[in-house]
Amino acid sequence: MLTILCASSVSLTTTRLALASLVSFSYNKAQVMALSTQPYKGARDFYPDDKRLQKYLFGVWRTVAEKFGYEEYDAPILEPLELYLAKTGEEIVNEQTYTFEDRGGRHVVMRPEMTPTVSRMVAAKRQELTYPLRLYSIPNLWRYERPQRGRLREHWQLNVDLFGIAGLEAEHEIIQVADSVMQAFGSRRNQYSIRLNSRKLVDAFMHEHLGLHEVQTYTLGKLIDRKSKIPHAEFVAQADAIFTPSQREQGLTEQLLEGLKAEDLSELPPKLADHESVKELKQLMDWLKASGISNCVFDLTLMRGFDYYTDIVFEIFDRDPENNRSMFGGGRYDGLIGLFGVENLPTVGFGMGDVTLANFLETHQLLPKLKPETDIYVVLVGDDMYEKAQTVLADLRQMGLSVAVDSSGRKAGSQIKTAASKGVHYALFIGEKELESGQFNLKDLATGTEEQHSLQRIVSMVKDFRK
RNA sequence: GCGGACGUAGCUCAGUUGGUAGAGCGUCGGAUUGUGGUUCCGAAUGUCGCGGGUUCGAUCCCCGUCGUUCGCCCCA
Repeated sequence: MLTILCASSVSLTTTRLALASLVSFSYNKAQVMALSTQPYKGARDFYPDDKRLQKYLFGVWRTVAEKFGYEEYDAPILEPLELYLAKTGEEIVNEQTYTFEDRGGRHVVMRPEMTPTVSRMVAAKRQELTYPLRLYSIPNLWRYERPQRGRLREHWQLNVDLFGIAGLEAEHEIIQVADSVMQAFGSRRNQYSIRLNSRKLVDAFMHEHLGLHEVQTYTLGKLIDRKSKIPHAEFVAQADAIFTPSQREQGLTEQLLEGLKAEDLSELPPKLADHESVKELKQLMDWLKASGISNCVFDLTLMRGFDYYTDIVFEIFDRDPENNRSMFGGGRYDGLIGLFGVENLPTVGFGMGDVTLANFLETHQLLPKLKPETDIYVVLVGDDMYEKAQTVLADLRQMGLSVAVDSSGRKAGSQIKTAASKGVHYALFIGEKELESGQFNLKDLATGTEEQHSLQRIVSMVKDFRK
């Protein structure tokens, strides 16, 4: 096919010529050095075992989301650049996205997150959608950066968003969904914690309590976000750098450190204790506790990177010392829909990545052993059995089983070995004997036991096992 | 974008103070041709990541490059 393109390119348009020369370049090069078999940097190939795990993760995600009444949606992976410029954070868009210009001169981005997309979709049908609106999706997302543990260039993310509820009921439900996902994967509440904070509270702390200006608030917010990752002395030095000399003289650094020490709502500085957001956080934690979610903690240093969060934010943390990290989170973003020129809409949501989740499950040994979808591996015994076995194969499939046949012509032992190494549970033998008698040997490959039955009996046995 | 480590058979890795390489596992075949996962015998497979330099000679030394990985930046 490559050669055909090259040969026929002579009389084509310039565009086609350029394409053809590109193709011929790689074609010639391929003769010198072998093509790489590696997937694109930071992206993954999914062989059946990997895909099976992914299907399991997605399946649990779907089940939980739908259990709370969320409906699945989807959207194109490409979005216009402008969608991200307003609220995502400039650095993320400029340096960490896949951006290109299409043939019509449009600036296109491979979506790095789903929130702007779902906001766009909801804004587009702002008037005709029914609220409360519950939406979820499992999009693949791309970010341009150096891959490291838990962070690849392409990943999939469960996105759950609740639109149209201004009260804490929304936070309560969304965090319940997040918690239910963790429970559904078999994790216990002592393995993770749910950290809560409020952007409004942090703003009040910095504005009203410390008396900072707008720019200082923003910079300090980013610094607080990093607090747990940098040495204490460095945090102090950088905080000092944000404050003016007179602010430092007033002892703002000390007040900051004192305030951030609060590990519970009751430990907040008196001036903040009566703030509206404190009452909200308290109310929310009470509701969550009443729902059996006992692993919630308040954390004033919890910021989350996005600028679009407006109020309560939360994160799920892995408590394992080996993997002590933030896994995923979300919060309230009431101002995003309004960017599309329609009336604002209160929204709470979260996003949960497949890579960090898989790391968590692996760390806590929560990954199930997944079996292939094939119910029966058929071992052909004797000569010319392939053709003679077809009727039986068709019957089994007709009766609802997934049946793979070993058409290699190898001896029975090798065929069984193949079946076992593929992880299929049953082997079924088909030879002259079986075709004459209508009784087939069904071998349980896990136990090694073997029984003779009619096809109907075999089908019901296998179906019973499958349940 | 920055720094460290690594890159030898399908996989995990050893090795050569520079003379073109091995082990285990796996794969394939066999142990009187209808029964695996524990045995025994046998076999195949490497441009020692790629390019360049030094050298009589490089998988080993030097430079570059690509890739993997850990961390930083940043964080969805």
